[in-house]
Amino acid sequence: MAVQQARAQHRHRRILDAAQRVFSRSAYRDASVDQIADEAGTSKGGVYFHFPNKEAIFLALLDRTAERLRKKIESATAAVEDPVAKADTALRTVLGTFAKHRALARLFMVEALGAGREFHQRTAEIRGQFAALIEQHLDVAIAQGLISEIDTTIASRAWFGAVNEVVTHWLLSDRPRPLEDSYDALRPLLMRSIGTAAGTDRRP
Amino acid sequence: MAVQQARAQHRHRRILDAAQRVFSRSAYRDASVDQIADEAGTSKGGVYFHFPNKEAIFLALLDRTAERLRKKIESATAAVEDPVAKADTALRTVLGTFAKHRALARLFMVEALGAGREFHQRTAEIRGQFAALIEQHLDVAIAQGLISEIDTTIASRAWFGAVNEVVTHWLLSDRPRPLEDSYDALRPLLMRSIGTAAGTDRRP
Amino acid sequence: MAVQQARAQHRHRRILDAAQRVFSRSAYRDASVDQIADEAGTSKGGVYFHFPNKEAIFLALLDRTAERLRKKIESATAAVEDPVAKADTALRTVLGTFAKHRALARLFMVEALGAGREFHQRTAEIRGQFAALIEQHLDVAIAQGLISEIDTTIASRAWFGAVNEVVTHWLLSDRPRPLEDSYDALRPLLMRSIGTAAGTDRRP
Amino acid sequence: MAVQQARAQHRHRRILDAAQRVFSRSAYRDASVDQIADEAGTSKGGVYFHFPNKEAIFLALLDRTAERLRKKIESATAAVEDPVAKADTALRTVLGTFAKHRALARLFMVEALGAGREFHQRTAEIRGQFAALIEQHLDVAIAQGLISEIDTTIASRAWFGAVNEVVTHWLLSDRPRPLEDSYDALRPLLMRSIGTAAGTDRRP
DNA sequence: GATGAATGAGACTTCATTCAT
DNA sequence: CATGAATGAAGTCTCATTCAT
Repeated sequence: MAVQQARAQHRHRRILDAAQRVFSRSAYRDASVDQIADEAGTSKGGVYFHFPNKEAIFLALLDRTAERLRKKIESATAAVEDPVAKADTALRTVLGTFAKHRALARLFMVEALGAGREFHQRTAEIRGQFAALIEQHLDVAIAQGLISEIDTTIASRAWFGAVNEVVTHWLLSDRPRPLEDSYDALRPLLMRSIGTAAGTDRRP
Repeated sequence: MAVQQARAQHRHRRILDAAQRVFSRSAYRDASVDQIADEAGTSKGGVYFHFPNKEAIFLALLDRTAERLRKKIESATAAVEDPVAKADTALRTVLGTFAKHRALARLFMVEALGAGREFHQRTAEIRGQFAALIEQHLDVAIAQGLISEIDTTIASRAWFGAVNEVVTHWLLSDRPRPLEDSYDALRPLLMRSIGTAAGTDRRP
Repeated sequence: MAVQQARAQHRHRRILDAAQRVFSRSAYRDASVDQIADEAGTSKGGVYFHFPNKEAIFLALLDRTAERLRKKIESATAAVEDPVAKADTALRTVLGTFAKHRALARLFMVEALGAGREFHQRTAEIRGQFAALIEQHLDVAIAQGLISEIDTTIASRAWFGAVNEVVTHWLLSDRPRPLEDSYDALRPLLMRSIGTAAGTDRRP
Repeated sequence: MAVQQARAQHRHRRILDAAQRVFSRSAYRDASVDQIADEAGTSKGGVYFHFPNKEAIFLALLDRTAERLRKKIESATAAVEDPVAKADTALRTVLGTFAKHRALARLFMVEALGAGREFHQRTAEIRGQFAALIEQHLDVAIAQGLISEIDTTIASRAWFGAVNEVVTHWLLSDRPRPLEDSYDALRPLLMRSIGTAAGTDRRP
């Protein structure tokens, strides 16, 4: 019985893995359930046993990806003390992950949009979660008097957007330079924007 | 003859107007040529007389929209002297336009993505053009010693991304607050990020 | 599993049978996949599950028909000794088959043409195979000194063409007389053309 | 007034000329009225002023082509005395014309088929006319005791078919050898088939 | 649990034909 | 006479989803 459950979970994951590869290659509407089934080494019927429809696959994949990224960020920021450095680390983690997994970045930043109203809600939620991750650190920073009193909701959103745009540009350009280089130029801008002394190096 | 040409041009525009409405409602792949034809008050064949295919409609619409926005920005910034204020005005114009035409914003910021690799090239180009619009002002500002020496390519991209994210959030949220309010909070951040004295009010 | 496969094969054949009827009725471009699906008692999607596109259906049908005819000819000529009589038998078989299945003849002789360059290659091949079937017998006949030394490639092609034209006329005329009658008049001409004594009856 | 009539006739011919080029390139169903209009340097409406529909264009073209070929044959055979040589000359003329105008041959032998029942009637008629042209000479030859008593209807049809097949093969092969060479090999066969002494040279 | 054949709605696109100018 | 914009029916093909085995 337990064996069967484990097997089912395994299948579930295999399908999600396949979906990640397929959705990274083609946009939501261009990806077909057949492709996912093939890539997962199962049949169309098999996919439909584990997921009620195509949308559910995409949403589950989005959640799983967000969850993993969140965990990565949390473990990366755990060891850091300074709240501004924490926020910095969070952004750097996002960027570093995308730099390593370009397909994943495409899925997360580009594909999730433009696929019908239903997805937007979820996409907005996830983006909000990441912004919140940054926001909480900025709030602490203000409380500790490290930075000036700013609208941290807007600030974190702006930060996320700035990083987002840099990543997107990197995604859409044909022969991109290393993503990390861009962050080195971006970082002082972000720091200054919240009123940190420009020269202060707050890297962990 | 001239009458016919004029009528054709009129029809051409009507189709583009219709396409704008339809693409604002549904993503590229979800929008059908039938819908566009209906909305334009013509037949499917009529649409195909004016455009070779669906993609061409979308691209033409994208170009027209970008062109209009660019003109608006240029005329808005023409009267402004200070380069930093020029950049500020440019962003404010983008934001203001989107605030008034929510559907247009959706088209421009969200729909253009996630519709197949072919679109990305053009989308990237257009985004680049807008970033360049800001970049040139920042370059002047540096030359005039108004702001610190920064990587203006990255800075303009970051600014655009920050605004972008704020707009997108506004687009995806169900009951959004006025977009302009957000900009008031965002503006000091942007200013500070490029090394302008925080207190300096550079509004035109 | 085996049951499903058998059913699939059955459906495959049913579609081909339906296609034969439809293509016999209308030319390639005038025949629609919808008609084939209806005639096969299935859906459009069902047809496309078994064949990648319309062209493949036609080509498969052409191949099947040619294959069947070839087998018939081979089994008919197997029992015949004299090579000239063999060639004669081959032609008579073609003619007899067409006489019984008028629609099939139409498909084979008329429809295959005029449907785009892609088909010509295959059509030419098949025609060539049938001419070759005759040619080999004529070659043997020459080797045995039964007929004069002629260009057997041209001769077999000419024979095939002569029969072809007689069949086509029969196909295109509204109230045709029995096709076999025509062959009785045609046969001596063909015999004489290769230098066989006119009076010699070489019927098997 | 007369000028207008002449101009109309001129247009009519230009359209037919254009149609000949277009139908030589593509099969009937693949050729569009737009292409014909473009090629004729006029508009779609212009074409429809001169012809009621697409089918009429094709039929008119077929008739004109047949008429021209018939005239060529008649003037070629006029100078020849011997009836067998006349028949030979007729076939040679057909073959020579096709050899020079490959596109025309395609139109006449291949395209005319496979384009719906309506065309078959006319095609059959035209083929019959050409066979009749040969038949009449063979009839005279029999009356003069030059050849054996054969079914000249079948014989002429067989001859036409034999030539037809040789031409068709030449049309469908990618790198064909000169068509006339084939006729040199074909001619003795045809001669012998009607009982002419093989050695007798009846060339005009 | 899994398979894959089958469905059927719907997508894009083409084009013969009409008709106001 | 000629133009070319417009129509609308029809065609090929795709694919999410279902279901008998």
